[in-house]
Amino acid sequence: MPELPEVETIRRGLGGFILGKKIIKTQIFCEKSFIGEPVSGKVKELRRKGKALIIDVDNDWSLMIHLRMTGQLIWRSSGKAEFAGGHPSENFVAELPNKQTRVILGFGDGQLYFNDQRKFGFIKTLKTGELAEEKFIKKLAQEPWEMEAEEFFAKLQKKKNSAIKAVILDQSVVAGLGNIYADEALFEAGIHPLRKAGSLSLEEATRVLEMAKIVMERAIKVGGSTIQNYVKADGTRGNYLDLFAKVYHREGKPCVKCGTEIKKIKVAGRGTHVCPNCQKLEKTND
DNA sequence: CTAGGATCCTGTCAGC
DNA sequence: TGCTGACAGGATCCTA
Repeated sequence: MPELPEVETIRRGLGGFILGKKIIKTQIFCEKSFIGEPVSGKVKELRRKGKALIIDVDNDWSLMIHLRMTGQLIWRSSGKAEFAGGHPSENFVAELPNKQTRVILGFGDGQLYFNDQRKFGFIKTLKTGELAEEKFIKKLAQEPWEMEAEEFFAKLQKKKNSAIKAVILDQSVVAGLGNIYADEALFEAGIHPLRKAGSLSLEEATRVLEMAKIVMERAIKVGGSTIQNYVKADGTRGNYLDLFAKVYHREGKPCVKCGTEIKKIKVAGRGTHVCPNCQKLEKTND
């Protein structure tokens, strides 16, 4: 689940709790969730590269965390969860640790829980200097904010026969988009997800890139699927998607722009939401 | 090289 | 109730 906005929200939120504090203990409950040797040291910086969160420790080691589909990070202190982000589920408020807890990083005054239902996510330790060569980081493209429209357009030509949605999900084309924001960006840009990447004009490609920025900025502003939901007194998670999603998970509901029923289709093996009127596959005469 | 599908894993939900 | 298959906010590997 967690896409760029969720990871950014975690980066900003978690910093207040762990910056300057020392990791003193690592408990691993699932071998495949932790790659490399445990590290100890003081947290120097929290960074983000695409959907990867990076924790730099003061002895030149770093922890790279990728939440993939179902990862969550929860900071707990004095027996109470104070911050949670990542995959939104009822586990935000469950007992800790629970059966989905894969790793616990112990600090002097609290613990950072890495929960992950499907075990696709991981924490990986490596020397800070080797991060740039790490496989995932190395192939990562720039984020929409850093990329010129011409460069994006050129990349679309290289994958001209693929569906535009599949292409913008490719982290080596543009970093940060996942299934939700890809659908939202294409809707805002008025581009059908099945359009061949090579069929987009420069103007259309520019619009997609621009909307990717706007959609993710909007999500960061409402805090992704994180603490706001978690701290609600009744313990429910709320539906943060309602705050900004216009097509995602809205199949059968009216389009917010034209009232046409939102359809759900399959593109590149992923559930995809589209307004058949605002996002036309075939060109029509205006 | 590209494009598409299978795959990693656990859990939930719809339909019988 | 119990079973089955489909599906899930990601990315990589394998095949053609």
